[in-house]
Amino acid sequence: MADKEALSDRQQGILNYIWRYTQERGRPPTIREIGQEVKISSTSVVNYNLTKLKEKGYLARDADVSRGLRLTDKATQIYEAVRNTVRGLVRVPLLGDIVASQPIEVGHDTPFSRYDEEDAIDLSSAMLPGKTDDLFALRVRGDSMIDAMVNDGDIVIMRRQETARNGDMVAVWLTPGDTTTLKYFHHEGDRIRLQPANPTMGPIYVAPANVRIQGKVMMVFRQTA
Amino acid sequence: MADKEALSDRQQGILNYIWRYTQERGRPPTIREIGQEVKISSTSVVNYNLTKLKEKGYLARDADVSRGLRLTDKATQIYEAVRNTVRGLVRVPLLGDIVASQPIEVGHDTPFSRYDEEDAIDLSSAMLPGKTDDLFALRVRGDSMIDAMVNDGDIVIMRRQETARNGDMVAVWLTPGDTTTLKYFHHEGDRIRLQPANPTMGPIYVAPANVRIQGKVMMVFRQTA
DNA sequence: CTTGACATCGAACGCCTGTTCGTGGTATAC
DNA sequence: GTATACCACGAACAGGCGTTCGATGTCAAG
Repeated sequence: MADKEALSDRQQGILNYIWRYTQERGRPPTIREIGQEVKISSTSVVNYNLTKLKEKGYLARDADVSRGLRLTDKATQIYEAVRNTVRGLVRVPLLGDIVASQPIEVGHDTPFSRYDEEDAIDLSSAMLPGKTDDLFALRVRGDSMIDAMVNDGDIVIMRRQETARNGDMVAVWLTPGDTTTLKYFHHEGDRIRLQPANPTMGPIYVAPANVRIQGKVMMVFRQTA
Repeated sequence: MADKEALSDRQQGILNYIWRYTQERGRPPTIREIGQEVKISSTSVVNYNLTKLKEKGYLARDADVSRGLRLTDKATQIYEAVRNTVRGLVRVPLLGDIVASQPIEVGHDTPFSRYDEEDAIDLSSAMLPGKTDDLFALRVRGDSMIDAMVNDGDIVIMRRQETARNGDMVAVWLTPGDTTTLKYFHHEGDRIRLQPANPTMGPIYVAPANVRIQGKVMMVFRQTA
């Protein structure tokens, strides 16, 4: 409220409209179009509020030019976050390494703090079905994942979850041997079959109590150069 | 030349200008601004060419509206590729499958025709060092690449080249057996050592005359969901 | 040569659109 | 009360801007 750059409802509405209109039509609205949207009959009032928005740093204006409006970077950033989720890049945080002899330790981060991470991987969201905000990436260390066709240095994109459906490739923590592996998950009666991705290797069978699912593998990739 | 949707120099210039102007200013140009840019004194000529561009599917127009221009998706894709190279995504064309019993056949495409491809993969350019315009992607079919830790359905990002340095992972065409495989390349004296990525498997040795390098593997990735 | 499709020009018309100006209502401060 | 921001209104002006129309030039087909 005491914020020097706080926006009135009207100004907020105007800013939202400019953003939506520009997204949908590829050009900014006219003053009269804005007025119609936010129920202002007078163009001068719209102009007045646009000037305010400019003073507050949300808007850039080109004088004497039709549709001479542009959101500043400051304003754009507020909207961009949403836009990227809808269509574009997803930033997946690279949270650490998979070590075969330890469970995967990843804390829940707030949506904001995630982007403070130095290491992250940008993926096209088209590659990743479903929600993208519970994804994380891990780098594989050692060659203990060969049964999953994954090797040292590979990066695994995972979705945080503790249950799995048959056929999912999951990261599982096997309590008996204290090891983490990537396997295809199949619940068969009173036991769980873990099938390697490598078709030349056979499955292993474990009791449900000895399996803790860490996440579902969405993607694996490897950079060789 | 006989292409029904070929563009004259003027039309190409107009389209470029609309793209640049829109990028820089956040709004489309007016007819008169276009005319000034491409040296057309008459607004009607600009209008005439805009209509042509619309007919050819590059432009959408809103009648009786100032700056009522918009590039269609078709046109946008052409420019997006460039833009993404500068900052962000790279569109890598997915040209086909790797079949172990055939050499990789990929023709050189013009920069234009590449983007007509339906299948393409968007990658963050930060992942890929060096030039990105000679990259292509192939989908692996069958499980004949297990020695390279690559399996059916995986996608391989490659750089088109016919030579390799020691340590590069390359796609090689072995003439004796008429097979294509992915291996680490090592030139050792008068023979070539091809080392599988899978550390549990041993190398094979071949004479240089029997090896034809198809490209360098830049990245391998796998979607499991 | 004639025809017709295509490309270009200049000018005029008229709505579109930003700007300006005079006016007035509502608070808070003195 | 009065002063002073702040917010809002409507009208009028002027230049911005898309549209239309008649006229001209080119070039290949008939």
